[in-house]
Amino acid sequence: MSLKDVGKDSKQIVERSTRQQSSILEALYGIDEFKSAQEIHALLAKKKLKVGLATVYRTLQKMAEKEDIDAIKSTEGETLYRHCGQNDGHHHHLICNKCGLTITVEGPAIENWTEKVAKENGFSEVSHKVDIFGVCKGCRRK
Amino acid sequence: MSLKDVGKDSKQIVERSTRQQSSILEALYGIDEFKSAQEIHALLAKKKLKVGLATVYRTLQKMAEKEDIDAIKSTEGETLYRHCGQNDGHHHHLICNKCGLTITVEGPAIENWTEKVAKENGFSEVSHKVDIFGVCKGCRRK
DNA sequence: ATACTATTGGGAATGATTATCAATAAGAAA
DNA sequence: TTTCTTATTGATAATCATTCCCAATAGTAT
Ligand SMILES: [Mn+2]
Ligand SMILES: [Mn+2]
Ligand SMILES: [Zn+2]
Ligand SMILES: [Zn+2]
Repeated sequence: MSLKDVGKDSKQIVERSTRQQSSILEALYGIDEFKSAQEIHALLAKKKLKVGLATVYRTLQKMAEKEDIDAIKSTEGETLYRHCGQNDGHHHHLICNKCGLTITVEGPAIENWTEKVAKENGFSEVSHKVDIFGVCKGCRRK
Repeated sequence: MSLKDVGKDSKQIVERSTRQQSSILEALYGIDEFKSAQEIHALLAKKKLKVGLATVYRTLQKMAEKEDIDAIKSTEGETLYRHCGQNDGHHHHLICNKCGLTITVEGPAIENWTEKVAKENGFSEVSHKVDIFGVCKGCRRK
């Protein structure tokens, strides 16, 4: 096959793995709280891992799209990311306003409720967002 | 009482009512979808009501704090406001992704669930955020 | 009317996120 | 290994919503 004939056939590479991506993913392990792209960027810098800020942003949102990691918006509007490993499927969060400690929670109760409410009102293709904020036991005793 | 003696006693005025504030509040009536500060500012401009953008921002967040109006964050991170009149107390939303139509919903089911989950995990001072997104009946038949 | 000061508004400043685009480096093919 | 294609990176500029600044304006008590 000559070079000219390559065309579409050579488009077999879909994605490439890079040290930047591994660094970012690794950083997410070992943390049990949501972090912003900026915070993760700083975290990597502290570990002497040079990764461009733009790359951190791009990589995190790509991972979130693939649902490899979880993303939420802080009350200030920032996007925060976290690896919620243990619980791979659909779940919600219980987040400490003081220290950021996050616990994943789930239960048929809200799932059923949201489904029922949506149906009653003629909505389809529904999704929902349920997050609980508060102060964890550890932070309370301070 | 002389001027010098006025001191703290003269601090009786707590808030003042202005045409800007009324304009903004009025604009919120007659709309049944969440709007951003910018959108409301444009809306007022269209009605020939001159109100500074900064004032729109300030007023809306002040109203939201007082819970005179409701505020949520769009998926893009913008703060959106709406007057959810009929239902004055705590409630949640069922929002159409296509047209923005919003229906307020409530129920002890989630209230109890979130309360229970928080307590089980030792959290206090809890609040929660529950919103359901989907496609309304009207938008589906298009 | 006068005094006091809450409120306004135009524009600068902020800060997170996105867009650019040339340089770099996976990975397939030779 | 060397070459080649192009996905990915990263420094920097550009966006854009929101906040800050502060002099000018305008409610309200007296
Ligand atoms: Mn759920
Ligand atoms: Mn509730
Ligand atoms: Zn805590
Ligand atoms: Zn609709």
